[in-house]
Amino acid sequence: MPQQFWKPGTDKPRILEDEEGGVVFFAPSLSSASSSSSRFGYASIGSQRQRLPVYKYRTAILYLVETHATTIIVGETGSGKTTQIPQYLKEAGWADGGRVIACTQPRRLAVQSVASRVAEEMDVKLGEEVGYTIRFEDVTNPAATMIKFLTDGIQRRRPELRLIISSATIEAKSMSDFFQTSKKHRGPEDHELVPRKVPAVLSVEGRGFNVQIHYVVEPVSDYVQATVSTVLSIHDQEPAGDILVFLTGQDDIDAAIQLLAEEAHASRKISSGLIVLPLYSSLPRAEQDLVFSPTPRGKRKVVISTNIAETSLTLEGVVYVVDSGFSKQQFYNPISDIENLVVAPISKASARQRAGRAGRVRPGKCYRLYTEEYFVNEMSSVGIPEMQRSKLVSCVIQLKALGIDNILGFDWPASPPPEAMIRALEVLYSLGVLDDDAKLTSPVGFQAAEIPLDPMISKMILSSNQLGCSEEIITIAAILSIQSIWVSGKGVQKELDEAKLRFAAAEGDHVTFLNVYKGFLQSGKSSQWCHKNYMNYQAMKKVIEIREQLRRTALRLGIVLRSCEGDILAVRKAVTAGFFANASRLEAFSHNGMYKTVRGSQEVYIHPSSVLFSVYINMVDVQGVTMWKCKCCESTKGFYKQ
DNA sequence: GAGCACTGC
Repeated sequence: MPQQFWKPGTDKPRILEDEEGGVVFFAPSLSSASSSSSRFGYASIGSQRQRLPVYKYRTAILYLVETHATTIIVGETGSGKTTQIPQYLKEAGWADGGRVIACTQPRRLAVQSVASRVAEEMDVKLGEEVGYTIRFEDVTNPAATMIKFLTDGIQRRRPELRLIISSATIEAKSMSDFFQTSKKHRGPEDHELVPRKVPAVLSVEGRGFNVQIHYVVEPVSDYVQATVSTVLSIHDQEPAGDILVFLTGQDDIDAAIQLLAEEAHASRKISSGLIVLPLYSSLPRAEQDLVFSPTPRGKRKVVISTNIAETSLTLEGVVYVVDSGFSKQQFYNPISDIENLVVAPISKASARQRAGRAGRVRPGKCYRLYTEEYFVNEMSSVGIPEMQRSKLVSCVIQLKALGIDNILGFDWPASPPPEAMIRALEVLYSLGVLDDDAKLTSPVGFQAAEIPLDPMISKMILSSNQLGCSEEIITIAAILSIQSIWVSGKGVQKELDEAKLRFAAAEGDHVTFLNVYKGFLQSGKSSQWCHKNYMNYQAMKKVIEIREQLRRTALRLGIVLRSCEGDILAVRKAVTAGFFANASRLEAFSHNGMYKTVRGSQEVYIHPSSVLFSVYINMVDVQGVTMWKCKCCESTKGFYKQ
């Protein structure tokens, strides 16, 4: 057992029973707040740590963790829950005897920055007592690390394990119900040494300032137009402070910026002093960084952003938030096996998170472009869980690798649609990853589970071994794992298309990627070369990094790293071994390039980002060699460039 | 003529 920090009968925190949910709440025990700081030698940072809202709950948190298998902590941004709770646990002895306090974070960047922060607060070297592990980096020392931050990992089921879930937006009640009724927690009840199965729930206030919410009186028909009007009226009537606008995607954002420029120009009085900046993930790094530059005196910054500013990055200086009420969300249709991005209404949890972004520096205002009636009566309290709108192949393979065989009977916090589950099992079976009994096959299934990629890509890599083209396939896999190797196409569409043509191979995008990678290496991994060819240099560096990681994984799995030296047929065979389920046939007499999938006769089209989109559509025979002929000129393109 | 945001041994 860990070192006792609380002795029954001495300084017991006050317990409040929540009437509705029956979950246990603890009021802050203020008397204990001042007692423990001197025991730990972080004097310089100590007082700073004590000012965090979570500090008041230190004793309560430690008590809950000791007496409950699961503790759920709801705390807003800035409460200090992420940086402080692991330290409280360490101080209370939870990392003694070789144990490790593991703290998972949903983002790689968050893992790195939180780990550095905690190491700094504890005055230790990062990678020793405090470390972190993410996909491409392991900054820990197994002999010394007591607090370890990591991206979504896996923890074993053990009676002495304590699970702490902390979130700003979590729906504590449903999460609590899950852990209470979960089959995983069946076992002896109420033994003295056994922690309570009922999860404890604790709310910690944030450090944010009050945000005044404004709703529109009538529903708006055009949220881009409404956004622009709202921004201009804030600028006209409200005191200094930056504005953060939430729209759905690049199209919306570009349209809003243009409209804003036009309307601001029309009324010159208010046009001065506005710095309007877009923000979305595919924006080049240099342009993204502009949003972090301090606003010059007398100016007002307007950042028009996607959801990226809701959770992934934080802008200081924002006092006004304009919330369109929409975001783009991915949906998966298991019947057609197609993933779609659709503009959908956000949840109340999202709306609150967005509003909170206005209260980081001082009291702020949030302008919601929907009615209060809509917020109260129609907006759903939480969004549809990701599990219910995703492909499940990766998830199923991970569960199988954990030894959970009865996937259909698994108790999910949110059950995915049965069709999606069946589809995933079907695909994994066809890939040879699962056998007739839906168990992982040996070696393919176990090997595929070791590769952190979509199983279709994993299978492609595994197949490349016998085909003698693992070096090429690993390059392709690395490029498929990043969003895009090209620069964002808006405004330079023609130039980008021309650049793509310099590398285009008639075999399609995979082989084109090999041409690109070869060119990048030949340029000496030059950033100028990337710039000249409309390629994203940051993305190419990432490709090199992922490629190295995949090579190490492949070696561990016994794959021989070998180049096929231009035998592109081998590469195509490997790609097919992974992606045959997507095979499609061009419809006879199709005038618009419609294909139908072999498996389900699902209508599909070549994506506009593909090198095979529209440009090279006509196959011609030139002296026995099949060439692709350009639709708009007489040029032809050969196959893979030797 | 299209690209919300993320992750994984």
